[in-house]
Amino acid sequence: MARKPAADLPLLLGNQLCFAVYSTAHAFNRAYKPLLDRLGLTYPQYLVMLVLWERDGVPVKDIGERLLLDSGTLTPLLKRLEAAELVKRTRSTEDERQVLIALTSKGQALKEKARAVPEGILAASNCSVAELSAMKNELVALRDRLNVALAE
Amino acid sequence: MARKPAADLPLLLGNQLCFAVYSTAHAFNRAYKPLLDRLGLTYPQYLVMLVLWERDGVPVKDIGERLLLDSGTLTPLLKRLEAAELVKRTRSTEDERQVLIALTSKGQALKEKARAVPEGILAASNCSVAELSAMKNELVALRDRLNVALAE
DNA sequence: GCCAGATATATTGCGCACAATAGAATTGTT
DNA sequence: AACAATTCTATTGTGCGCAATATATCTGGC
Repeated sequence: MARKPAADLPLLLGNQLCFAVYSTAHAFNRAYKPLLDRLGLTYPQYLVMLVLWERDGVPVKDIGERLLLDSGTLTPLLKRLEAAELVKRTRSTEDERQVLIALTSKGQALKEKARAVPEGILAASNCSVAELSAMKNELVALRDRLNVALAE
Repeated sequence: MARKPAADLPLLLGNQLCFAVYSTAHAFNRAYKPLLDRLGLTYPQYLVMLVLWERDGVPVKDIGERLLLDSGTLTPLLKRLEAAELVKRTRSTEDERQVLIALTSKGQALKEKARAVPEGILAASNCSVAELSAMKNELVALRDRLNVALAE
């Protein structure tokens, strides 16, 4: 008869935290999509705009460090944001290796429209702020442990 | 003077959990990479193989339902697995719309090498199984709530 | 001042993800 | 039996994400 060997347990999909993270990321992406479509942004573009709304005129590198993304991802993304007239890319005069990203007035203005996004997500998650906050802390701790292990 | 307006707070908090999920997914991907390179698999391919190691000879649709992926993602991925001689794709005789995915002997054999993967991840996460399991359950609950909200 | 190494961005290539669409097979209804 | 609606897979196009590589610029040691 076909048995279900105990040795297979760690290989079972349902046991894997990573798949839970992976599929939750996709679920978030789908939840954000209708909200972000109104802003004309994708989720990674929205993350970049969040960084810039806090402080702009920063080099690509700073954005990459905040979002854990490299230039292979950011360069074309920022060019698309520039094509959409949300940001301006100018090479720094102090250090010509750097490209500084500044918001246009259109990019600044989009911040107001973006205020509706978080509450839309909060509603879709159907969770309390406290629960979400606790989970965020656990995930960040896990993520940082993984990144430390990778750096070794 | 430059103040940090309280009105910006919701723009930060609701987004933070999502970014935590998003960046943890990337960290997992990077953690899996060296382990999966030895198997010649990417992480999504590994997920497909996990499904098939549980039960193979299944239609593409079933795999998509397990992994929450559609044919636009799976068709080319499965063709690459076929090119690597890990699976065989054959159109069902009972229902000619379906393409059934079966493991080759090479695909079956890879399961043994894959047993080392979960413990490698466990080590990198530096967490107890109990902690990981608890987090997995919270995430799955959140993911399912998001998906329910999306279906409405 | 010169050169080696480090730093910042850009480019190329591959593999997801997913929306939109298409096309073939099946099912349900009449 | 005919046909409209549904189901399943494949295709196309866009946008990440990252490894590998390239190029220009800067910095420190001499």
